[in-house]
Amino acid sequence: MPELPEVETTLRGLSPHLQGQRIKQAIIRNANLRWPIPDNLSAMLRKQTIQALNRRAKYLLLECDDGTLILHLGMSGSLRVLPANTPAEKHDHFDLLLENGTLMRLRDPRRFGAVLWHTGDISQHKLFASLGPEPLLEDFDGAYLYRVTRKRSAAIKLVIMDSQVVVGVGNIYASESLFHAGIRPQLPAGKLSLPRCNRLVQTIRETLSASIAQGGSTLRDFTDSNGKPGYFQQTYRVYGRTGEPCRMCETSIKQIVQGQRSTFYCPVCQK
DNA sequence: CGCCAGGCCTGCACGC
DNA sequence: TGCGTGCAGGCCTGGC
Repeated sequence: MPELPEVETTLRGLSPHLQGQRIKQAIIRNANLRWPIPDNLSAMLRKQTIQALNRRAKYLLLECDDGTLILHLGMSGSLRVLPANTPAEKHDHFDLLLENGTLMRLRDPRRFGAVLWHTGDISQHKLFASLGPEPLLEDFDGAYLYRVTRKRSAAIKLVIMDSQVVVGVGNIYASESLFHAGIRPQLPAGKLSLPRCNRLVQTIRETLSASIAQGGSTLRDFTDSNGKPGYFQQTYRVYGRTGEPCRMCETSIKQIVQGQRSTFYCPVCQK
C-alpha cells in the first residue's frame, strides 16, 4: 500500500545510493507488471548515468543521460538497495546493477507496479499529461480547490482522489484528511465553501507531511534486506476502524463504499 | 475454500 | 462535441 509518503520516503532513501552512479546492467526476471517492462529496456539502460532522482505523483523518476526510468510501486511494490550478489527471491522482478557494486531491487508480489522508459519531456508522457498539481506544492491551495470543484456534483472524497484534480491522495489519506477537516466524504464537491476548501487543502498537506516525517525515521533501515524499507505502520483516525469509537467523540466509525472502494468516517465529527 | 484489499487505467452507457 | 458521472472490469497475491 505505498501511498505518496511511502514513495517519497523511498525516493529519499534511494537518492544517496543512486545519484550520479552509472548503470552496469538491468535485469528483468518477470516483465509482467501492470504494463510489460519494455523489451529493449536493458539495452537502453546500459552505461546510462543516473543524473537525478525525482517524484511526480506516485511515480519515481530516475533521470538518465538519454531518458527517464519510470518506476511505480503499485499496491505491493518496494525498492531496496542491496549488495550486488544478493540472491533474488520469489517476487524480485527487476534489478538495477550499478558499476559501484550497488543493487537496486524491485520486489512486487502483486505486480501492479510498473517499470517504463521514456525519452524526452516526461510531462508529455501519456501517464503524466493530465496530472493535477502536487499536493505539497504551492499551486495546490484552497482557491484552486474551490475553483475546480464548483461544477462538480461528485462526492468530495472521489474528487480529491481524482489525479486530474490533485495527485497522490490515495484511499487512506483521503479518508484521514476528510476526518481532520470535519468534512463528510459523501458531500458533493461543489457544495464546499471556500473556507472549507482552505481547510481541506491544509489537512491533506498535514496528513501527508506528517507521514513523510514519520517515514524518515525508518530510513536507517533502508538497505536492510529484512526490513520493509520506508514503510511504516501508523495510527489512523478513521481508516480501517469500522465500528471502533471515534477518537474525538467516541461515536462508532462508519464504513461505506464510494467508487468501489471503502471510505471511513465519523458521522458526528464530519458534516 | 472464497473473498477481499488496493492503484489506477480502460471502456461503457448516459445525460447535459 | 465533449465533458462529467457512475459503473464495471482488469491486473495479482497474501491473508483471513
